[in-house]
Amino acid sequence: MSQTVDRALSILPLLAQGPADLGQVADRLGVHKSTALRLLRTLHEHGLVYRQEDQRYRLGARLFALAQEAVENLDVREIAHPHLVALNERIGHTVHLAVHEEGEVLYIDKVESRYPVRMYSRIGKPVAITVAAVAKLLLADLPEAERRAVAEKLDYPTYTSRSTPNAAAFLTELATVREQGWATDLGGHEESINCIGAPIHGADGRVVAAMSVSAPNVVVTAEELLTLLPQVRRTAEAISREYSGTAPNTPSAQGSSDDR
Amino acid sequence: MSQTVDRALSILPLLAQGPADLGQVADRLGVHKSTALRLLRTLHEHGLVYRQEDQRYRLGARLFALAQEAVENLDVREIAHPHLVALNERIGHTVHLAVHEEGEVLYIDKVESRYPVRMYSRIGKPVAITVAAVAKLLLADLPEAERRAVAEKLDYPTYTSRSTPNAAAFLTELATVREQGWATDLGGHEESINCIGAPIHGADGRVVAAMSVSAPNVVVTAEELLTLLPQVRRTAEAISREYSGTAPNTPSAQGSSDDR
DNA sequence: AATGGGTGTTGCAGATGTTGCAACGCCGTC
DNA sequence: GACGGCGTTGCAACATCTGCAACACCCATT
Repeated sequence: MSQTVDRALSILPLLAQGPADLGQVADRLGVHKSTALRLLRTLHEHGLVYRQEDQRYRLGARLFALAQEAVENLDVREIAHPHLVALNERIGHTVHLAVHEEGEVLYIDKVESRYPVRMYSRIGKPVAITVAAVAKLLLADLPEAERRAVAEKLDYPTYTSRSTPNAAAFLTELATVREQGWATDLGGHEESINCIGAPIHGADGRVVAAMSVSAPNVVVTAEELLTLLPQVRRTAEAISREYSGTAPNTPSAQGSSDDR
Repeated sequence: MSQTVDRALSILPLLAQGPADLGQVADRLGVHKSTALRLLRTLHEHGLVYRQEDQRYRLGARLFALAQEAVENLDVREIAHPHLVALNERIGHTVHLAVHEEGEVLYIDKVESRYPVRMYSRIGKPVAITVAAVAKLLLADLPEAERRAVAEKLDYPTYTSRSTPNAAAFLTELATVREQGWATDLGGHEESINCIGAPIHGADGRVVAAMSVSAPNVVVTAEELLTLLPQVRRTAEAISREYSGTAPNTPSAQGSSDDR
């Protein structure tokens, strides 16, 4: 809508791929060098872009700070985190939390081997939307029309032989997930990794986030992983209750949570 | 420099403080509502801003994705290399760069007496994790629980009489390193070789790499080597600044590195 | 030393894009 | 049912942005 801003913002994803010099930026933006220079300068003044010693441009520190604040302001994450940690301590495997935003599904928290991480590993990264358990959960909650529209627009990469092959299969899978209230990814993204996931509901019943537990084949088989499903679902429900305010909101005594 | 972009970018820190509606944004920007609307729309299209259910605006999830992608594409070695060369040219001794990965500490760069070396000597090889200065620096940054777990699992080979003897001694050493912000290896790996090292920090404060300077006893004594510590630390700090994108606010002529 | 190609930078006139206004549609409240 | 608040749209006036061309600078080359 605003050409200047549009151009300026287009520089960011471009620089995310790696440092670039003025000429490269101008070229890939399709504008004159002087124009690119002014845009970069403005971005620089706001700290979103950093100029390294070889004069090339990179994303700057303020962007990281903003990203940090943005994630911290997501209150689902804040509420869910202790539950995720508790679950992780019991079952040991990696636990993820994800949300759906603007056509993407992003991991916003991760607990791995009793090692809570910020801005690390996959947090912030879009997930493989056609196969991930959390993605299925989040998309399954969309109104049917939108669900179909989204499914049609997606690509269906064949990560493994068990990846979702096409829109029809995906919609069928979503219907299943919607009905049963949980989801799996059994080797659909990486051959040797299985996931099980459950949805987190808001006060109005809509799915606001999804969580999953992942483990490699060599540690537990898919069947064994599925035996953990009740625990995962109970955790998701506990988070839902607290998030939607239906919970005994005892702000202290968090030990009373029933996500055992 | 560019008014439109400047205004648009000013919205981001504003929203970082919490969600705001159109009127608030317009007011705090000092522009007309319609102007603010257009800017917000542009930010929205780029995913930097998200519109929540009550129509208020928040920071968007793409911010993470960007920050995430940027850190992944950041190459410490590339950034550090010129600094290491500069330091080497001043002090002459061998300079190493190392990272922590999958339970190992690996040298990823080395500069030896005006001999910029890649794929040579120990680059890529695991270091003696219980004694090397860089290993101490990298392990000292781990959360306490993991630090202890790692220390318990290691072997403590007696390379020399001054090698770290056991887990308890190692943890004590790590605590010291953590506190003082630098590390040494005085004859712990090879009787006649001393090292001093300093950590390189990322934008989130965590230690992403470590560098060290090594010299044989016959060239400089341990005491003499320690006099170089300030230079080493300054170099590490300069690399940290550049790596984390902490821009000198002076838009122009910030001279250059202060790792002198 | 001098030349040349490669950068990034500046000033400027033209015109494109942006601005603020005023009016409209919408929704909840009084 | 009218009011007030809020977001949205179309438009004309204007300020801002654009691309050009020339310049400054650094480095490698001759």
